[in-house]
Amino acid sequence: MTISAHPALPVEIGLTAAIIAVNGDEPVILAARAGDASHEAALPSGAFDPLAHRTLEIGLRAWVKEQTGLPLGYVEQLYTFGDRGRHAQAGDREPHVVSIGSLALTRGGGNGALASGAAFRPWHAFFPWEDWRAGKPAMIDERILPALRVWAARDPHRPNAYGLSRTERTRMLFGADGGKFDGENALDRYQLLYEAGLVEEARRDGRASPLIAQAGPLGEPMLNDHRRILATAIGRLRAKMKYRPVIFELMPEVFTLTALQRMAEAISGHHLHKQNFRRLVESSAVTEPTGDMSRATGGRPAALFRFRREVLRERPAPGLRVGARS
Amino acid sequence: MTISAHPALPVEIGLTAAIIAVNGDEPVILAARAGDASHEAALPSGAFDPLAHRTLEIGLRAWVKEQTGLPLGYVEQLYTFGDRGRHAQAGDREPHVVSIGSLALTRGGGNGALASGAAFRPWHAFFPWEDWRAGKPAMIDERILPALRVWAARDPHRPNAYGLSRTERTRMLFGADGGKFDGENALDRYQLLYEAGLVEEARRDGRASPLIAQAGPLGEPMLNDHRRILATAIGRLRAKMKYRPVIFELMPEVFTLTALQRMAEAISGHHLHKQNFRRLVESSAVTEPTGDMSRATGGRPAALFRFRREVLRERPAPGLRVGARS
DNA sequence: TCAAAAGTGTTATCCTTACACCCATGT
DNA sequence: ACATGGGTGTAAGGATAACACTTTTGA
Repeated sequence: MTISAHPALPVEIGLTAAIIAVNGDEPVILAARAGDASHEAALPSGAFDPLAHRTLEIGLRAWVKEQTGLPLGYVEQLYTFGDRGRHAQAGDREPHVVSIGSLALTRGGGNGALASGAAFRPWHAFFPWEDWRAGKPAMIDERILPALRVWAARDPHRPNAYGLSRTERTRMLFGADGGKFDGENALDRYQLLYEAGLVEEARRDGRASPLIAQAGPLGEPMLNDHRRILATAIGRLRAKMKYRPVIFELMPEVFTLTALQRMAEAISGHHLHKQNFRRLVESSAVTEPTGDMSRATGGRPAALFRFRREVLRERPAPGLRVGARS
Repeated sequence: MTISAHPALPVEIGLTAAIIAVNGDEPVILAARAGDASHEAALPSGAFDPLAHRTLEIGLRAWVKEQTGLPLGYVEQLYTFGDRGRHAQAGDREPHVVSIGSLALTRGGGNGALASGAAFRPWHAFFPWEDWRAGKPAMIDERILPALRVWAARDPHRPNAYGLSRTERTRMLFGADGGKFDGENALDRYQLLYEAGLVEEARRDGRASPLIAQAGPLGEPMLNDHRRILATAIGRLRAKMKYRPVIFELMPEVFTLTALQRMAEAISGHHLHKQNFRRLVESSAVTEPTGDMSRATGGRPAALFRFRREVLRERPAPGLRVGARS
């Protein structure tokens, strides 16, 4: 027989979506404002109704369309969180919410007709340390690393679940002391800052460190665990771009190679080498020339390209394998 | 304010675990028997209680430990399914269940003291077409591809969500007509067979094809959507092995390189080239010699190795990047 | 003619894959 | 001696990363 431990226990299912677009060269995220006094930024979220919608993805699409009018292109489930950033307690009056985080991509990055106070905002407002396009952000060396070093020194050898100490995690995630900064680890970086008590959400959950005052605000906070979901979305998108042509879900139908490079840089968070990027695009055969030129770029006219859908049939994992600093 | 579409709607949260181990050279999965008349194989599953456990992972670990006595090592959340393989309908008497699938690894692959009828069973009993260690399984050419071709021919150009036709999906997933068979796509293969109505679960859900009679049984079915969860686990483990040292969660403390290769073959599902595998292990520095030799292997004694934990600090993505046929 | 952006050519290095042979033990 | 599995060396080809210069337009 099926092993089954506990009796049925009803819980509410929240669908929370990180809806990503690009506005010019800035990656943006659809955010609303919390209804409470904090007015914190919040990702759009709604409840899942299994009677109305057969699958979670169908439920999410219907819900976003209805509320914002936005047609979602690519949708991917990210992670299901059992806690919303605080401990559940016996006697809680609020219903328990399990939140299912999703990543969605859409082309409408301008703030056109959007519902009820929601707006697209640059994702780097929430994660300033993730933007290395103009070199390493000064706040890492000036504010984050000093605070993390003090935090690590308080218990330098305590291992986490993977056997890594605080010092080692600081080194590997933020690139201190010869470590590398890998964009795909956006979630781990945020979780490290949360654990160290350096982000506003930690203070709200009663886990603030005295260091938070010295480090100052590290990005704008969000409601509940929404910044954690956004960090998951950023990391996943950065990884996915390398083996799926998801980037074209954000591009217009036709585009120049420089525009494509700017988009890859916006997502990956670092600057890319022009020639190598072009060779990569060429060799991966994900685009084809339309034959037209654009002279709207302000220099020599640029050839226009479009996504070559046939790659989906030709190659098992088509994507732009942008390197750390190609 | 936060966009919020529907009123609270309580749903039951089911945690379903694909608990993987290895018995000799066989990858195995912990399976129980369904309590109903079908006696289908079932993955262990239980309900999540947010009052007792702060996170989903903590809940899962506690629950498995309590029921089976198994200590779980590596645990990873896979996917949350809103449907259990059938449509929810207004008036259903059963509570709606959202099932959260997880992958767990443990070393106890023998059938020691296990609870209530649960047993470790070879995963290839459920996915015989995934085992290419001795070459392409005959059933692919003899039974699967003929049936899929008939199914594809009935509507050869209908695109799925990614714009791929039935013919193209058959080619890309099962390696027909010059396509490649990529082990990581285990879930897509199962879903294709389900969609084509060729697996027992499709019949049960009222989606059987007449072709199911000719193709014959394609692997043993499981309760609800459990085979889908297992397929997800297999694909994820195969992918993860390449950039995380998860394989050592299944190995004993010390092992020979041949034993490690057998394990990599068991997971990836195909045969590996001996010299290249050894060079890969050497260059990735994930192991270190213990200095001892084993003469239990029945030929020349083999050097013994252990996992080198330090790689976790040294390299951002340590794993065994086994190729398609290295 | 000059600023601005597009576009190209070449080389060194590393990684992947493929190939075939020798070695140490137990029976 | 031979069967069994352990263990190695080398070379071709392709992918990656680093380098700096030429071309075409608008102002």
